Amino acid sequence: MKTPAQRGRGTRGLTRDEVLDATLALAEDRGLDAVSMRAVADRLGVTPMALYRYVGDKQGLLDGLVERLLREMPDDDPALPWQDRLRAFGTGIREIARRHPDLFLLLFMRPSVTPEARRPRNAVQSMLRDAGVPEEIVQPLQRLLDTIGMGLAASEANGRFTGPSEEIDAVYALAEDLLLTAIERYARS
Amino acid sequence: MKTPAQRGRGTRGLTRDEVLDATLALAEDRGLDAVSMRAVADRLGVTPMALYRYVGDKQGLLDGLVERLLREMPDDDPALPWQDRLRAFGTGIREIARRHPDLFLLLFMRPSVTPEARRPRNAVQSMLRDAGVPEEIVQPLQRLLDTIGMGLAASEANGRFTGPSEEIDAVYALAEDLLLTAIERYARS
DNA sequence: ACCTGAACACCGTTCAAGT
DNA sequence: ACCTGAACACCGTTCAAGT
Repeated sequence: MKTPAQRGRGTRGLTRDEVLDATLALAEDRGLDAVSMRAVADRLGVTPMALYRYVGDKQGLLDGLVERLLREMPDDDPALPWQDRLRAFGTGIREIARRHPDLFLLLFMRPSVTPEARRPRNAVQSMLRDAGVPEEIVQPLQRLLDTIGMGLAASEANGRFTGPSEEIDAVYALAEDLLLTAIERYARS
Repeated sequence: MKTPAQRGRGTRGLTRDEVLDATLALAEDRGLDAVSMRAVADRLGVTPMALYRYVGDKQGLLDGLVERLLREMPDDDPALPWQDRLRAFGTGIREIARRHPDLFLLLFMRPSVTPEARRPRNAVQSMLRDAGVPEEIVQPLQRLLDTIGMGLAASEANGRFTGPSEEIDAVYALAEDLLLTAIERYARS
């Protein structure tokens, strides 16, 4: 099936953003397994080797996808009560998982140590401090919170949570209850 | 590099277990990326197509690996206090992640709906019931507990948790505290 | 029933070359 | 600086054939 191939993109200046846009689009309508250097290059009307300048290699391409996913996290609003900010964090991560079910699993495959990964992490730490959590447990609690949020979203995305969606909502509600209670308890002490 | 190839395995009867043993061994000393139908077949001195009878396809091979991982979970001992059983569950899952850092990530890629996956799930539900948790929240709490255990172990395995191991221990300790407290609270009500 | 052999349609990446 | 073309060493899987 040799596609018509959208040739002649006029300007030959490719950008990293264009490459990642094409990758995301490809992943969205043909699945993560269909993401290959060659397929992405095809979509851009370019040779596979042209991508290497912008993403390094295949792993770099996937890391770029993770970066994009994290960028979809809503901004933290420090003016709100910390309880609302915590809930916004949860629904934000859940919506990303629902938008990109199989891409989301990449978040567990790579450390995601990019600067973009620091934004949600800092947001969580800031809301914990505002809640009054003592400094020595801010980091472990933030890590636990991140893990729970990502873990629940990933479980929903990969189909580990079967059954009606109310049953899945119940797990999120339980997590929220657990975390709010624990934070209040640590803040008091 | 054409290896000598261990030919003549005498009996030509291959088994699913042998296939998975070879896969696990390959993954262990050359990484998950090195796991291919062809490489596994080579290790068994057999043609790639011979594997299809036992594992279906590549995805089936990986699902078999997940099954093997879950089988490493220690048996639940219903005679112990539920708090100890909960801790055993946590350390069990953590040890698997440390033994097979990159294999562990497979647990988030596939639903793992095999019968072997039901064993740890049932163990957790049984300890929650013994703790006195009301029936309607046994399932959501079990799911949350599984997710936290697997999420923490995966985070450690993929390098998302950096820093000294005491910092990682602190996250596990916090999770344990949260869960024990919550279970007691739900059991009372 | 169980395994082989050849073939098909793909991969990621290197390297040298073009402009 | 940015991109191409050809080549290398791989993939998973189908299909027909062997025993």
